[in-house]
Amino acid sequence: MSNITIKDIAQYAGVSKATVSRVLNHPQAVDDKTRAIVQKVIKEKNYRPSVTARNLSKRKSSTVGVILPKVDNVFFGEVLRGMIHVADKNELTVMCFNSDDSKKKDLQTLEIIEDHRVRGLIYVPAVPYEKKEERKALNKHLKALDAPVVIMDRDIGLPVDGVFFDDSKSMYNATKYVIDAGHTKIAIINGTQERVLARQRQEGFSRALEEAGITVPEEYIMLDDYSIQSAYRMTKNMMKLPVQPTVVITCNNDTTKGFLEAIYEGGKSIPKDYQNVSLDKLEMLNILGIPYSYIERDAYQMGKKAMEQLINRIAFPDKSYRHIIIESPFIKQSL
DNA sequence: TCGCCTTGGATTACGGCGCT
DNA sequence: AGCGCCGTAATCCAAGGCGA
Repeated sequence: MSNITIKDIAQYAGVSKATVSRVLNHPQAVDDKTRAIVQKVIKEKNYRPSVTARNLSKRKSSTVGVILPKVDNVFFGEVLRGMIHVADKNELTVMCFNSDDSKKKDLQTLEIIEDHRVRGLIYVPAVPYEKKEERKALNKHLKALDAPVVIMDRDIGLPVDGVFFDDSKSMYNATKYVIDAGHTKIAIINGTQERVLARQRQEGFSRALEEAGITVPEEYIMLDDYSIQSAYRMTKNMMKLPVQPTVVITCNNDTTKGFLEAIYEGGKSIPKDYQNVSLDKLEMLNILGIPYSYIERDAYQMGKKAMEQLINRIAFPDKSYRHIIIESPFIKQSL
């Protein structure tokens, strides 16, 4: 089943390849009659130009690379959907990779992407990229792409475009809501502090407490790797404390799940025994009608914005880089 | 083993033709 | 001479074939 090429169409229509190409790309430059014939043949033969050949000829690729840390996380699923929506409209193809949040895989993936000569890259860095040499190596890889890069979700301080949520602010707001509702025994499950996002979230949390003159016991601050398992384990420990918190703030989908698993296993529930404030909506809780409050991050929007920013950068490579900050509202269901 | 075609499919600069 | 229309040929890059 050999593919139909522009040459075939030219032959059938009795014109040259150039004319077929013009019908496709500059129709006004072709006589009405000729154009009609060519278009008819194109339709009959169901011809579509080869993207590879077009890329070769135009010296530019039409694929953009995307590296996500965890594609099985619904948050990044939504992000990807937003990206593809915008890419489709701009005749770009998304080539998506999963890094499993590993720096090693990150760098390997960047090489593969380089081999593919992509037009641009949207990149969610694995965490954490704190060491200077690591960031240097990373930057070298990004430069080697010779294509614009948009960093997403995690600001690791590189001078490139980026799209982020205002995690510090939204966590501050959420904590303030909790305090205003009269709570003082507030616990948090967050990531370890070498992670940029975890730091920002912790900062917002602490600031709100400080402003209200509230101090919480050290044991209420539970920091680990954002996984279900660690959240589960830390919650189990928390439940042994003599004085229990009234609110637990969980800083991502998985920590919310781990937290819920632990308390339900212990015969406790929300919102009866603990209130829960979650960063990100957990669809299942809404479906089950279990009241919790959450910071609603619009992941779809983030994906869209990142792709738009990349396309913009492709069009205007020389403008100075820009960071887009997306605000995320607090949805109050209990407290 | 080394350089030198050729191949794949599309785009486009350039120039030729016929006509006013 | 200038314009509209169209064809020729060069070009993009990587990989494979070929002769030296």
